[in-house]
Amino acid sequence: MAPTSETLTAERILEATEEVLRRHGPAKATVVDVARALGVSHGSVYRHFRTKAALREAVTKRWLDRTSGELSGIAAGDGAPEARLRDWLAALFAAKRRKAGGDPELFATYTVLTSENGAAVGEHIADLTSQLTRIIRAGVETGDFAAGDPQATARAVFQATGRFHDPSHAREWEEPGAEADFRAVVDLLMRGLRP
Amino acid sequence: MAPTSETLTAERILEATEEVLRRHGPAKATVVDVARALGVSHGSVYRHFRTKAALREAVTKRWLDRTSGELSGIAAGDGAPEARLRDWLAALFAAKRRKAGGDPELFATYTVLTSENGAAVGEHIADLTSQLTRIIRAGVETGDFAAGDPQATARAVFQATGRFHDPSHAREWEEPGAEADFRAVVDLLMRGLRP
DNA sequence: CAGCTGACAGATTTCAATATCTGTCATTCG
DNA sequence: CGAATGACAGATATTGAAATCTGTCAGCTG
Repeated sequence: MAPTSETLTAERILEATEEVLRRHGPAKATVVDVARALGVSHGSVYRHFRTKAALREAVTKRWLDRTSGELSGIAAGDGAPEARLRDWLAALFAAKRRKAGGDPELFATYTVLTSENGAAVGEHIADLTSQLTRIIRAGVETGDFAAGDPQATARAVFQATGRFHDPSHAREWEEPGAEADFRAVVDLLMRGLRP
Repeated sequence: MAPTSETLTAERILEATEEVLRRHGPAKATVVDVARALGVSHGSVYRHFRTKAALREAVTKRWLDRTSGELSGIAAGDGAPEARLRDWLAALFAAKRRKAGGDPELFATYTVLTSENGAAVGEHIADLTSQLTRIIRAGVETGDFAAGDPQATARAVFQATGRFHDPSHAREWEEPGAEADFRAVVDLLMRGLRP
């Protein structure tokens, strides 16, 4: 909050924007607020981001990237593909659920941001799907999975588990049977992947 | 629209309400509009429905019941369970897609109504899931499917295909690869169901 | 007298005036 | 001279007063 007198960088603006979004929510967070938090005029912010939309998009990308970063470790692991796939899906569900349940207001804020920003979300989904493809391809190589087209299969697995990672279903993640439902879907998919 | 002088029945009120919703949309459709369409005072409407919310719920139920009625024929059929399941899922996807694509405004109206009305939607989903259970149970009996708990499996199949029937994904139903995505998910699930 | 009406209170929505915000750019500052 | 400022025009959001709506009910009507 202290108007540090370091040089103004895109990075610092993004941090301030996240803070402003956290405090004011997506509807009331303004560029003027961000500039005020940094102790500069709002004109300076426009030197680093052409529009408010671009600023919000950059914040959204950062947030999505943090999530996919958490999972890439599992995808790159070297355990049995079947276990790796289960772990990856469970980690994805757990991460989303933690974010949604832990700070519902912030999660709602980012839900608004992602819905503003189809492109960034598309890239994020492409990233996650490619992590999944990597796991499935590994399984095909070891003979644990049968999949004619690993990429299409990864897409199908991602879509079939959508209820457990798509933010539009966040309400349902805290319902009693959620965990059991998740396991049932994953079990069915794992059976479908076996040769 | 003609203020028919038949006796005022719940049925006629529901029809008029659907018409008013179709014309004005969910935000601007008022009980006064419905009464005007029927040529009665709004007080008369309240004789048949305790509140505006109850009236909207009844309209929602009717709409949902029409959809599940379309599918019950397939679920009750006597063909091979595997084909029946594919047909049922395809019919569900086709029906939803037809409704969403054919009259987007009306679909948006009903999307608002369903989101207002968790209970009615819950019953509708329970109905659809029980149709699915029936098909899966038949498959278990003929040996076409392996499912320890047909009801839980039906739930899993329904949830895994959510992207292709849940209204919150309606936007995606008209995208290029939608049909292929649907087939990929269904294929994977069918493989998972085999003994 | 069963069903309908319309006036009413309180809640909600609309609308237009006012304030704030976004994005630009000529000017200032270091 | 490059980075930052702040005044400005047009767009968007806020506000509060006026209009409309919801739900009730005493009384009217056939």
